[in-house]
Amino acid sequence: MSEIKVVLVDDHQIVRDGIKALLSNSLGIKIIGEAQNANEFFADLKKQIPDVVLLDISLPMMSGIEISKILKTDYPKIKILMLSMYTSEDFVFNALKAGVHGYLPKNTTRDELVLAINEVFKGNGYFSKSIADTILKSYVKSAKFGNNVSSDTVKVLTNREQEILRYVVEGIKNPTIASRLSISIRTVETHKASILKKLELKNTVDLVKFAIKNKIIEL
Amino acid sequence: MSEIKVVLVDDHQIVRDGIKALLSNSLGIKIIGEAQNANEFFADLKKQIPDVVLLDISLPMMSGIEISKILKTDYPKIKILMLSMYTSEDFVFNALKAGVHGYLPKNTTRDELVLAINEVFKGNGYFSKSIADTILKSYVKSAKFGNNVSSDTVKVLTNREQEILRYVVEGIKNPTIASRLSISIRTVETHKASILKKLELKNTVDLVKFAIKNKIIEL
DNA sequence: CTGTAGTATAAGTAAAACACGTACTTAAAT
DNA sequence: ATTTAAGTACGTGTTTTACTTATACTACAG
Repeated sequence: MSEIKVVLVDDHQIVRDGIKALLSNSLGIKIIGEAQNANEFFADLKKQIPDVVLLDISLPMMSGIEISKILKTDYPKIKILMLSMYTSEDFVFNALKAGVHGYLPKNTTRDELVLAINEVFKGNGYFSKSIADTILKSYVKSAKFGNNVSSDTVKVLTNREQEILRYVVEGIKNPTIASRLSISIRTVETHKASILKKLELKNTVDLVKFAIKNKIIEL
Repeated sequence: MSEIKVVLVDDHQIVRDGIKALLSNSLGIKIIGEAQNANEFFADLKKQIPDVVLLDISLPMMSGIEISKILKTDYPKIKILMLSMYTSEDFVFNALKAGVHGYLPKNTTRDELVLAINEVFKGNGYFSKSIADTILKSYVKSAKFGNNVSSDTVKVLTNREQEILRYVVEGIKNPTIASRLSISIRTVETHKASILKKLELKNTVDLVKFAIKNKIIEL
């Protein structure tokens, strides 16, 4: 099997040198190029195509995220291994959304870096322990709290009000509601007004958001 | 430090015996009770409170998920370690939603079981490698595909239309939008109408739902 | 038995949203 | 070069909604 061709993209000379040193005597991995920013990198891509790009997330001009998005469409075969000082959920999520294949913190070890390069080259995902932990925590959090605001709040509404609310958030207009329930439009409006007041909301838009939060309607 | 008191809940004698055997000579862990189903378990709870409950996910009468939910409200201090033959996303997600502290497949090793019991006892989460992989994959998938229908669907809208849309779904009224953007109310209305037409929606309520689905606004 | 709180009902007026038609600009398409 | 389409922008007339105020009925506590 031939060597994995890697390109380094980082705006700090020291970081690039550090990575080169780390990978200097790794069999099967060859650094065929390096770039300080997106421009240099894309220029280089016209001459040679790497298998894997080690991409810093924070770069001047164009971020690693932006670069990833472009790579996904223009060079879908290139695997992206994101390197970042940050392991916060936001960064990781955006990187994943941009389609990176792996994500490592910069304080990674030589062995993990080599392993990660090999894994993403093979088409697998690779996420370091701390990144995986971040993802896990976020997943657990969203599973636990994400949805069940509970329907206690709705209970301050009278039955009639809840009924009206259901119609309103289905997008049914007041006149239609009125004829369906055989009451005056004015009455529907009054109920709606009390609902808004009780729930401390301003308008129908808020009402829809409230209804979704409280699982009165599905998206 | 005193021993961790554990209760086993599984409807199969063999499984319970297996676990007991696995944990028989583990220092610091003591099995203080076992149950075949929810009724037995809750009856036992009135006599003694364990630190950790090893809970099978599939039980007759009441599932492990249901039991977990009750435990979370009635005995919030008890840590729940779910045991399951299934590692599919759906099971894991529902278990997490029900508030379990850890999740292990039944083919786990003695060492991992002991580790997991200790971790959840300490208040940490514990998820076996395969479960963690399941979660990771799901997270990666949702990051990649789940959410950004927006970038595609919203793009049929012109910049101006997207701008108007953002205002509308924030609950800002047309006259306000008009003055903010220094255009006529009619113009705002026209844009809104084109948005509805392009997105094949009927009214503002639908627009809000669309915006939430496509992450234009947060709940 | 009577006052009060909660609910359901409704009308009048002001404000907002909607439907429809028109017009100017720009950028492809022919 | 001219047509076509898309984006942006307004005005008029009608419908719908928001806001305010008001009445009737019920249940329940004093």
